[in-house]
Parts: sequence; C-alpha cells; structure tokens
Amino acid sequence: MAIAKSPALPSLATTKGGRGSLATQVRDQLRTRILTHEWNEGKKIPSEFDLAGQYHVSRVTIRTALKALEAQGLLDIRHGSGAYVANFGTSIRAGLQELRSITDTIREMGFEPGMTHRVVKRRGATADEALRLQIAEGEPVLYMERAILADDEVVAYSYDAVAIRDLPEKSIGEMGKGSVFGAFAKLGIFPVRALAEIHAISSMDIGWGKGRPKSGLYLLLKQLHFLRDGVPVMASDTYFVEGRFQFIIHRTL
Amino acid sequence: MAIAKSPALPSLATTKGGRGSLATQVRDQLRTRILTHEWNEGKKIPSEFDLAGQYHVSRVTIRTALKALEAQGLLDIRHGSGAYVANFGTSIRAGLQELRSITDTIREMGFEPGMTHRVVKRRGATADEALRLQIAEGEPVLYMERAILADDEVVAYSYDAVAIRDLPEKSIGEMGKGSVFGAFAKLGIFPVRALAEIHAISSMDIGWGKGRPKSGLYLLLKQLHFLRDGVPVMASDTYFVEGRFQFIIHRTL
DNA sequence: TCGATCAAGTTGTAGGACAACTATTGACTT
DNA sequence: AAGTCAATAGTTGTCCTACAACTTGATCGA
Repeated sequence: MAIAKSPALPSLATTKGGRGSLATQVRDQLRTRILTHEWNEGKKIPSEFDLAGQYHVSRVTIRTALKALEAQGLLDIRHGSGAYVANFGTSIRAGLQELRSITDTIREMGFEPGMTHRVVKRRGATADEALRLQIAEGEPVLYMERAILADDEVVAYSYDAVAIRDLPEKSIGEMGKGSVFGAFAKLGIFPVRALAEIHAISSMDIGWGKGRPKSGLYLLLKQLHFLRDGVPVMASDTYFVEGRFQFIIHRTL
Repeated sequence: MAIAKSPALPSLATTKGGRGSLATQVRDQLRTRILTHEWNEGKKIPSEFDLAGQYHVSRVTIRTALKALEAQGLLDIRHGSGAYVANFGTSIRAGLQELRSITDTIREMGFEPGMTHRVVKRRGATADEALRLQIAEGEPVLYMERAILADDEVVAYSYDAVAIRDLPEKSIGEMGKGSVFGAFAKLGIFPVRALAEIHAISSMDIGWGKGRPKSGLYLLLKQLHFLRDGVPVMASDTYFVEGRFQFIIHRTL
C-alpha cells in the first residue's frame, strides 16, 4: 500500500488539547468527510487498514470510530466487504438524536439563527420543575422564556428552567444573552445527554409577538438535560411551530 | 480473579445459528440484563475484563458491545473508572431511535397489542409513494389502512404502502393479518433502518370508527424503511393519537 | 486536619495474528 | 458459448498481549 497521505486531513489534536478520545476525534473528522460528500452515497469508504494509515492510529481506534458512525446511521458496515455510506435521500442532515443546541442546528441548516428573550429571571422552582431537576420545591432556578428565530422568522418558543445549585451569580446574566450552552461551556458545565418527550400541541397560549402562528399547532419537545454523572441541569419545554422545522430521526436495530 | 460463572447466563448462539456477530449477541444479552435492573441505575457494571470472563469472549468483543449500548444511551462509560448504567427516571424503556415494530413496543410496555384493518389492497403507487419508494408511478404496491390498538384502545392510525417488486403474490394475504414485520421476516426481508419525520397534525379526516379521538390531534411519524443495501421497502404514515403513547428520544453527543 | 503521594483498578490505544466472510477472477465442464 | 465451480485476494470480526492514560481510594507526612 502506498502511503498516499490525503492532502487536507486536519491533524488530530494539534490545537487546544484536542477534546475527547482519539476515537472521538477520528469519528468527528470522518463524519465531516461523509457529510461533505467526499464519498458518494452507497459507495465504499477506504478500508479500516487504509484509514488507520491515513490518521496514523491503530485499527482499533478506526473501528471504534466507524462503529459509532454506524450507530448514528451514517455508515453501513458489512462483514467481509467494507463500510458503505448509508444512502437515504439527500435530506439526512442532523438527526434529532444527536444532542446539539438549536442554534447550531439552525446554523448548520443554512439559516441565520436569532433569539429574543421575553423573560429572564431567577425564581423558585415550581413543583414540576423541582421534580424534573431533582431539587426541592422553591429552590432557585433561572427561568427563561425565549423565541428562537431562523432568518428572522420564529421557529420555536422555549420555556426553560436551569438549576442554579452552585452557579456563580454573575454567570446568570450571561445566560440571558447568547446561547445557553455557550454559557454552560464557559462554566465548565457540559450536558452530555438529554431525554426528550414529544407531543403534539394545539394552543393559542404558547407563542407571543407578531410572529405568532395563527394555527396554534406546535410540536413540543419536553427535554431534560443531564450531566455525565446523571445530574439534571436544565428542563426545557420547546414548542416548535409546525412546518417550520424539519425533525428527523434515524431508527436502527 | 475467580471464574465465578454467573448462574443463569444464556449461552451464546447455542440454538439456531445465533443471529448476528458475537458482539451483537453480547450486546443484546447485556441490554436485557440492564433493562431487567440487574444493576441499579447509576451503579457500575462489571469491568470489561470480568465480562469477558463471564461470556468467554475477548475484551474487544465486550468493548464493542458496551460501546453500542453507550450509543443507545443505556450506558455511560468513563475512562479509568468503569461503565455505569445511565440513570434517568424510571421511564426510559425503548427509545424512538430503536427500530422495532409498534406491536412489539406496545407489548413491551405492558399492553396487549391489537390491530384492525380497514383497507388491504393492491394498487398502483401514487406520485408521492413512487418518489419515496423509488419506483415508477403506477407500479404495484400493497396499500393498507390500519388502526393500532393497545388494550383495545386505539393508539394510532397507519397508512402504509409496501413496494411489491418481487414479493410473491401469496404473501400479500399474510400482510393483511398480523404484523407486517412478521410477514417480512418470513420472506427473508429485514428492514434494518428507517428515516422518520415528525409532525404535529390537527385534522378530523385521519381516524375512523368509534374510537376516533374528538380532538383530532395527532403526532405523525412519516417513515421510510430501508433494507441493508439502501433499497426502500415501505413508506408508512402513522398518526399517533396525542397523549396515548409516550414518545421518548435519547439525545447524545 | 489537610494535602500530596502512591498504588490498584479500569478504560483507551497499539500491534500482530488469524478466522470468517465477500466479491471477483479464471479454469473447467457441459 | 454459456454456465458452474474453485481458487484467491481483500475486508471485517475476534483474539491475545502489552502498555498508556485516567480515576479512585488508601496511605503517609507535614
């Protein structure tokens, strides 16, 4: 095998300590290569052996990365044959089961994300919030009501409650401005998992402002975000205006 | 380490050729052990080394299985520490991203599944069906309209179109009776992946019969089922009556 | 009492080897 | 000439061993 080094492969973990394990980094880079159509749908990607050569890692690491991508529905690995790019239509994009901020998702879909805050305050937790966040009723939470925009059009209304616990007081102001996850990251808080419940809702009491949909039809994503150790940090009820956002789920065995 | 063989571990692949790879079999057995609460939520499961001993397989195989379970949100693997059972509330159960028949899911939730057929016929594909199933308009499809029941209560109405292609004529009758996936399995057809789109729908034209919900509020799961090689075999629009079925999604990084 | 250090345990990565499976080629038979 | 079968190279699946990187709790010392 010739050591044909790919021209523009970003090196692994050169800058800023390279978040996560080697396999994770390889997975993310391979995902990018797949999503940018470096290999056509249904076509075979290089063998594990070749990829190990390209990235200068062991076959074990490559396998771990490939298996992860298979679990996410991007690859189809066949024993004795090779790994193939899963072929759906052209849509695919980011599935719902991948945890990322709404803002990022909107941006990735090619729109300009925006946000307007109607309420940002600190108050005691309601009974429901206390139950979900595993805190006592009345314990302080950061409560927000926001409208989420894509290209200046409202796509969702979100009602969020963040458990304060040992959050520094000054950081609360941060939350009221940009992305919540951005503010989390600055504090070293990284939600790694969310449990979401989905409902269809018809109500005139959800949206506000002039962008409010007349139909009152929403897809409710009732989420609870967890830290690595299972501690819940944020409960958010996000009402997506039906039709303005495409929700996709990959289902695999 | 003592070779303390667990008393009731089903042996791997003793009967009927043992479907799938070793790692897949181990994954399924471990999943069962997790879902039956053999280990409490948040607690550590045995080390990879121990598990390898229990199942008489290599650590690599155990790792592959554990990684798969982590991707499904059942485990949380921490470098240098161990693998922990993910702790959400008690709900969890089967997430939406796991592909399985509605019937099985209902049964697993502790209800008695049922089904009534309103329409089962062979007809030409509509434009939309042709597009989704990647066949020509007018090509024959098996079209069905079914009501899906749990404990004799309607939980969903489903409109399905199965691509006939080289389906034997006699098997079409089978479809009209029990589970569609059961009929598929008998023919050696195994959908391994589905792409689902979610919508909130408010309409009085969906349900029928006396169990029809007065609200007309549904959660629409617009699905397309694929074979391993990416060939679409069934397009189904399933309207779940809002509130009668709990939809859960695990979201991970 | 508090902090640093150490040691044991666990997951992550490496490398080599072989088994199991797939797809293609080429020879052979009819 | 066409079809069948066997050999073969290429690829993923599993095993083994070893060590690196990380976590956790115990130990020791100031």
